[in-house]
Amino acid sequence: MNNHPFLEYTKKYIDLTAEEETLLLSKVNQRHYLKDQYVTQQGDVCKSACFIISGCTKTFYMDEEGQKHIILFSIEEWWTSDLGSFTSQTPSDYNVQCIENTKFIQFDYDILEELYIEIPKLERLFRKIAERAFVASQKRILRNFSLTAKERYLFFKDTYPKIEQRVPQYMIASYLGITKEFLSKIKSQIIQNQ
Amino acid sequence: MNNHPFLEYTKKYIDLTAEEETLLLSKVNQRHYLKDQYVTQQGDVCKSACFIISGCTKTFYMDEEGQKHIILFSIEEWWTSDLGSFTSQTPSDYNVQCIENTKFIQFDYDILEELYIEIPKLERLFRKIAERAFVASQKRILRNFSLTAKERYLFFKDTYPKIEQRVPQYMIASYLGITKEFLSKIKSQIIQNQ
DNA sequence: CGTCTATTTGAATGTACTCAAAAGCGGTGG
DNA sequence: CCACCGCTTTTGAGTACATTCAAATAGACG
Repeated sequence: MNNHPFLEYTKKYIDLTAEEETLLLSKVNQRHYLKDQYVTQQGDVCKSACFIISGCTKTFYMDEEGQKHIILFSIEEWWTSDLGSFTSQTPSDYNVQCIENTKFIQFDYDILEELYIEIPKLERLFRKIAERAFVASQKRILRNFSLTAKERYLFFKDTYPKIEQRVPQYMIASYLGITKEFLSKIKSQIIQNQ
Repeated sequence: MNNHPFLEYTKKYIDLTAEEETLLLSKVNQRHYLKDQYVTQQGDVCKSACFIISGCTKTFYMDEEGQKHIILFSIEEWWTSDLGSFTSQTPSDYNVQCIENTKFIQFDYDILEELYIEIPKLERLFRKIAERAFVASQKRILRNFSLTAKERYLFFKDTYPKIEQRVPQYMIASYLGITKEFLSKIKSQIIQNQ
């Protein structure tokens, strides 16, 4: 049996039987989005959670002045979607848009609720995923407070080298919470000091 | 049967039978800490998750320069502890210290793991708690990027009036990611503009 | 080669920080 | 009851980090 990337991923957290794996895969559908396509739009209820098989997305918020703030990049083996909107089935605060052609599997809300009943272990899986996501998010808050823009950029570069290479610089600036001009200055400063 | 605050809290997420409630309460212990006492220290493995019955704590990180960064205040009906350290049983990045005399119930790691088996519904409870915490954390990241210090302070005041009244101003400044001097200037500015 | 978008550079500005000192405030003891 | 102590908050001057706006340069693509 050829291993599905999502099943590989679940093995880090829980053990599923072959029957459970089959049931799980039978209930999700695979989708293909092109570069620049929107997966979710601000104001819509997010009806599905998406696990990325290949590609890259950004999750961003557009404020009253029309400024975009990227809060998350997602690549292979990661999730995308506005979890808040998805879990509460209320309108989303964020947009999710593909930065590359992106292939993912989709868990529809109602189907996932069914799956929680059919395979209770999934509660554990998603508990662990949410716990890890929360921990990572808290650490990011801390970095935003305790590090300068330059240090945050270097951290990002070190920690997510794959993302840094695949995403335009002005989006990275947005993710770091600085302007594209300032990130450019930081980079030239780093080059000079070596 | 007199209702325990924690059981009231669980009702928002799951339904427990009377037997499950009794079992649950039999496995947790109640603790009482005094003002300024530490619940967790940076470097220690966080062996228990604490649900606050009454009182108030701060979770903070001490950086290399000895600067404290408060990442979380916890009051009644909230959790305290370094979730990352607790779930992975690795040394903690944070300190948790009481701001007031604080009463809470403690879930020891091993006992909670047992409880997950005895009461599988708890997986669901803690999944939902973690999901909510993650969503709130993401929103805070967004506010830190899109709002000025003054706007963040006003948001904090509006959203957590109880905390604002109970916690010294210099700690609020730390939570907001600004200096105590600057928060003082913000406050005098707000008073003048009205 | 021209066009569109992304990146770089520079000058002026603003937001928030550092350091130092003063003022306010609650508790304790003479 | 007042004086003093320690701790928190306020105020002010000088500074640093990051932004805005404008213009120049570089890269990607048809």
